[in-house]
Amino acid sequence: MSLTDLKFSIDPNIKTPMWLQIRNELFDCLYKDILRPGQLIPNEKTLVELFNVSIGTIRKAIGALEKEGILIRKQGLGTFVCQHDDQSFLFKFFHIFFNDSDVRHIPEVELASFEMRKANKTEMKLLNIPKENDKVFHIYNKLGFQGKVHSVDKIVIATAKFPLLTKEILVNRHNTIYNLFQNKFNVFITHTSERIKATLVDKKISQMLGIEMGTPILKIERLGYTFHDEIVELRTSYVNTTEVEYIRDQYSLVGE
Amino acid sequence: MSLTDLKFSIDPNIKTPMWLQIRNELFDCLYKDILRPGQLIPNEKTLVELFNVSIGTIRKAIGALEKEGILIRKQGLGTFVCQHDDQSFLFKFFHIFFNDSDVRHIPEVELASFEMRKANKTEMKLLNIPKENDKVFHIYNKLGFQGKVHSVDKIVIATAKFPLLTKEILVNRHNTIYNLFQNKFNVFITHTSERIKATLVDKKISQMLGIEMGTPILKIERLGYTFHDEIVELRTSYVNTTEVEYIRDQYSLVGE
DNA sequence: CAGTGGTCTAGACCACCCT
DNA sequence: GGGTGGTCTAGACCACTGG
Repeated sequence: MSLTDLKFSIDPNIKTPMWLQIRNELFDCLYKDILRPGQLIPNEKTLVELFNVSIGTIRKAIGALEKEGILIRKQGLGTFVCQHDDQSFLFKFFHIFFNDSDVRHIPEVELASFEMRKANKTEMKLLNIPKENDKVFHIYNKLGFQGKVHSVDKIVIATAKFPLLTKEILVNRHNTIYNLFQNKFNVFITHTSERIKATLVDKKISQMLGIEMGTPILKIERLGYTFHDEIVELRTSYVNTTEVEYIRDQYSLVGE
Repeated sequence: MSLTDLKFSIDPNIKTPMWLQIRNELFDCLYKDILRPGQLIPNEKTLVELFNVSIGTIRKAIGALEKEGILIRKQGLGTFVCQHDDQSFLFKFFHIFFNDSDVRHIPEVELASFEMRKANKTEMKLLNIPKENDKVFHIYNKLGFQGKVHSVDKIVIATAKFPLLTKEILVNRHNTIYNLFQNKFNVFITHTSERIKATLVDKKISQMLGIEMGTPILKIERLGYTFHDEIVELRTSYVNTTEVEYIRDQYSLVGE
């Protein structure tokens, strides 16, 4: 099914501006899997005919989706659907830096454990897990650099959303886990929400981090969202901030 | 000095697009204090004559500044320079929420101490302090809600940038401290950068927070920037995350 | 080279806000 | 009603990309 096979009718008489209607139609195509990450969308002239509006209106719609990080325009090439392969996405959701350094590092990731479980109450609720299939994957990753582990991530995802995920698939990926979600399971993480607390490390995590019990660490609880604000990942990160820090730059942008 | 008194010449032949040249000219006016926070800028038609371009080009320039959070358009009213009074700015740089709650609260702020000191080496360097005037203000604030203190902020600013600041001015403000910076000292905080660690609270801060020594807390080191990436504020926040959390939402926006 | 998006124009009409 | 920004049009020309 291709975009150009569809029929769209944009109504100039309703309150919603035509460019927003077009933006929403395109957005829906992404959700309905007619457009996929990385894909080239039809050029502006084609879209003009498809939606029967002027090119300026098309450009405004595409501009909005570009601002949202959903499309990316490349002059001379075309307009593409964004994907987690892109360089800019690599560090979008990774906020750990070395102390007093502006150098980002790609963390070494080691799978510590992988198992299937019955979802608990919180997991059922947050991940909106169906009763017929109430299993979840629990994944523990160790993150570090030059052999030194600085973080442990606990990831919980529904088997319903990630069918046939295996330990091997996880270990053999050659990119971020969000790239795997996107390419193998067609789950695109659009945004995340994190809550950070300071705690004393417990026995289990201290062993994984290789530090003494009772050391202060960051506990970061992340919700990973996909389209329509659906939560698809629960992640808890435990960070030993002896040698790394959690970083955030905040602009007085309307955005964020 | 008003914007309309100036003469601008936009060059259509150079590589930089005209809309970007106009954006930069307007941005410079802000920096040069010809435009001030809250001020109404000339309407689009006037700008068309001032810059001698078509209205679409003006709109593109203003649109860019709006995206950056520098201007705000209000239909039927005009286009204004953003300021820290605006509702959206209130929580832009305040990231503390109650546990498991989406409700933001306006913190109760109590000045704990205010003094002038000689700047140390780090402060000299980061705040780019001149040798002739190497004094800084050290401000300690206690932040809380319903009488319970959850954070202590240590703020360091150069006396050169904030001349004649007194304890009274600080205490009697009726808005955020960034609003005070903007209105009394013409220093507009454009963005901040934060580095977060987990530590055990020391004696001094534990007393201010009213908790036992050795409790794990967040230590957040913030740099406050103004135009041209000039650092004007050093802030260290100590947060007791027993009842509150540090929150961050991250969209796969290009921006942040 | 042909095809793409990027810039720019010179209008028209609409929706909103204040007086 | 008079002024503001918001939407939309129908073009023209430029700059970049790949083959």
